Amino acid sequence: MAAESNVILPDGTERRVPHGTTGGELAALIGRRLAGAAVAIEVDGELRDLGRPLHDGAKVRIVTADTDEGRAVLRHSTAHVMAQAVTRLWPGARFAIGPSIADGFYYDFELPGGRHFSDSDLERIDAAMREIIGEDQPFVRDELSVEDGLELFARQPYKREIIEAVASAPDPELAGETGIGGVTTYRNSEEFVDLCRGPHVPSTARLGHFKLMRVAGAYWRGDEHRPQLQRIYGTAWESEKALGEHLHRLEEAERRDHRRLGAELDLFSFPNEIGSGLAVFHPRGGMVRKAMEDHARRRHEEGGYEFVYSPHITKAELFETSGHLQWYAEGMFPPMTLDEGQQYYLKPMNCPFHCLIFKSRQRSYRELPIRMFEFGSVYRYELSGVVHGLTRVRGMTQDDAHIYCTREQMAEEIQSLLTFVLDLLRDYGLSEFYLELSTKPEEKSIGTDEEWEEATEALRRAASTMDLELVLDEGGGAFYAPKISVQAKDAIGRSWQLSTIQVDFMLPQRFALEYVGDDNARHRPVMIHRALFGSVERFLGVLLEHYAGALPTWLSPLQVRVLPVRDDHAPYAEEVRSAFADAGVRVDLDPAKEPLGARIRRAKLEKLPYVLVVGDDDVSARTVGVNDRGGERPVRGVSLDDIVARISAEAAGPERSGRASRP
RNA sequence: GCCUGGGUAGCUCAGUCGGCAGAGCAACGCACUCGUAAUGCGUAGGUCAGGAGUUCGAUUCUCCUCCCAGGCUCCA
Repeated sequence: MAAESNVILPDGTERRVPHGTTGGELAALIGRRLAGAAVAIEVDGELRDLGRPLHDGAKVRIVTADTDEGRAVLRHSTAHVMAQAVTRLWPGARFAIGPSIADGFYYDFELPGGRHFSDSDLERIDAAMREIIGEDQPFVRDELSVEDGLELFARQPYKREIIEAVASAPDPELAGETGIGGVTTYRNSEEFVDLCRGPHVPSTARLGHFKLMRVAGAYWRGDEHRPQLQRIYGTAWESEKALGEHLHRLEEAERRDHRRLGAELDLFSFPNEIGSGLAVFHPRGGMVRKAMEDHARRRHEEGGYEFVYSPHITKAELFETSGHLQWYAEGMFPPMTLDEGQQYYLKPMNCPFHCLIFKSRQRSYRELPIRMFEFGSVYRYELSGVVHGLTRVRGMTQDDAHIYCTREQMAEEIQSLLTFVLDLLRDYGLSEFYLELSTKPEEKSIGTDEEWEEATEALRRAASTMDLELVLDEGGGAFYAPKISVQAKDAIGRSWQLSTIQVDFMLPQRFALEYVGDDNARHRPVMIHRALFGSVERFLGVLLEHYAGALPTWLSPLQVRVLPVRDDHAPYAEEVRSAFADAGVRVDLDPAKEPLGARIRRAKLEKLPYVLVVGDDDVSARTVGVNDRGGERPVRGVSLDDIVARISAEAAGPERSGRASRP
């Protein structure tokens, strides 16, 4: 047995260490600071505890707490401490799973006697956790056989289920909880041992920068037919500073919450009298919508779309034909029965209507592709627990279009559509995107595998030419079609699913759509579904959060406010106001009833793009003092003509697109 | 739909161990006429989400319903 081993460091250099040296000891040999920051070690590509000895020839990398991997270890270990705290406070509690997640961790519990956590329990759990951390308990790893594991967790049915599930069919999601091929456990003390693959920090003393966030219900293994467990979410970081920064980011997100901004800026509301998930748009919100819709209409006109309209209700038969009643009846408002038993439904989708427009007369290949666009209002019965501001509603307006084309045209259509989508989203100031390809769902689907394969391939090929990251969403498609969705990142790095593009062979079949080809035979068209905003309401919500309410000038409900310094400046202020109004700018005037500072403050809170102050100097020189939203200090003495020209250009919105308009 | 928490003036929130309901901002009125983020004074504003129960008495305690938030499930 050699007295020394070789380990290979990430930069390729080898280091001789005494045989049996552990990861933690290696870190200490390299440097004190590294040893202090280390939480785990990667050995030959696998994360391990610092306490495990290194073998000869091991390729190693010390994992420090301030990396994503390191934080995951901290969080997972903190979840164990939370579980231990819960056993202290509720002996006999059962444990399910407790993984690290983005920004934190959670652990699912079942308390004895069907008891539930309340918010105030979080404080007690927090206190018990800090005690355990203060006790400097080691995380001691052990490997057991499946039989011994089942024995050890005899009183933990969820743990036994995990062990049995992984033993029979390795499930990557659960394997993280137990290890593959056997059972690994971590013991902190006689009081607490948990099933876990690891790795963990060497001791609980290594933890402490955490905060328990909230209590929630969560179904065991995500299945609403299984027991509902009590989940506690927490966040944990490598330092008090990092924790503080995270909490600050949460506050920032709250400040940008579109529901708060919607009320503060008087854009929209959700009156209880109307019902959950049903918004009304106030004049200012209505103006923003109008600006969005006008712009979208212009772009679609340039893009060769034709405008169609369809009613909000229809006989049941239409959705029987489309298949929606079969698949989504639960998500639709219940029918109203009229005219001797005829059932009518509020529409959850626009596509069947567009199919009927296609079918209204015989179609020739010469007409294709036909691109029908509609701002279609749809109604979906969302469960009461899921409605959320403008992003998840029961009534919304889709910027919906359906393209009917030949199979040969399909690839090029998708390709140009993707360009069209991204150009449009860029008009709204979004610039970071990735694409997601959702494939055939395992359970709910219609059509043959060949058709699904062809449609999916067409989407995949188009997506791969876009020079954007493409993520696979296995089984995430709709029952009738695969889809590409465009995900956009907002100003604080959150991703939103916006546009979707679906290639659909099924609905043309169900509606028996046909066109006459150049061979004088009848053919079935392909249908492409697409919505770019998703819904106008939701997209407005996303934009509000992206811009923190400070919408670009062209989208702002009010673009300019004129403030006379004193009453006797009012005539000139009115002249300034009407100069902007004549130039098509949305402008108002706040008279000198209050001190200037108060009026400036109010305009700032309303997030107006431009506040123009006019006083003695301006009246004589025909100038204004310009206070723009981004600027630190006002600019005095700007010529009226110049500022009207500048702001009206900005207010007109994105340039007309350079793309050739299509027939 | 399920779990946890919540609903007091238009908004943000105090408060009531069961005994006439409070503040700031906003609104309205009067005065102030002012050069870049809050002028002063005054007035009005509430079925304490709704209903039932316990009680001499309920905004407060109990139950039910509605709504909201955060999760879970769902999301064509």
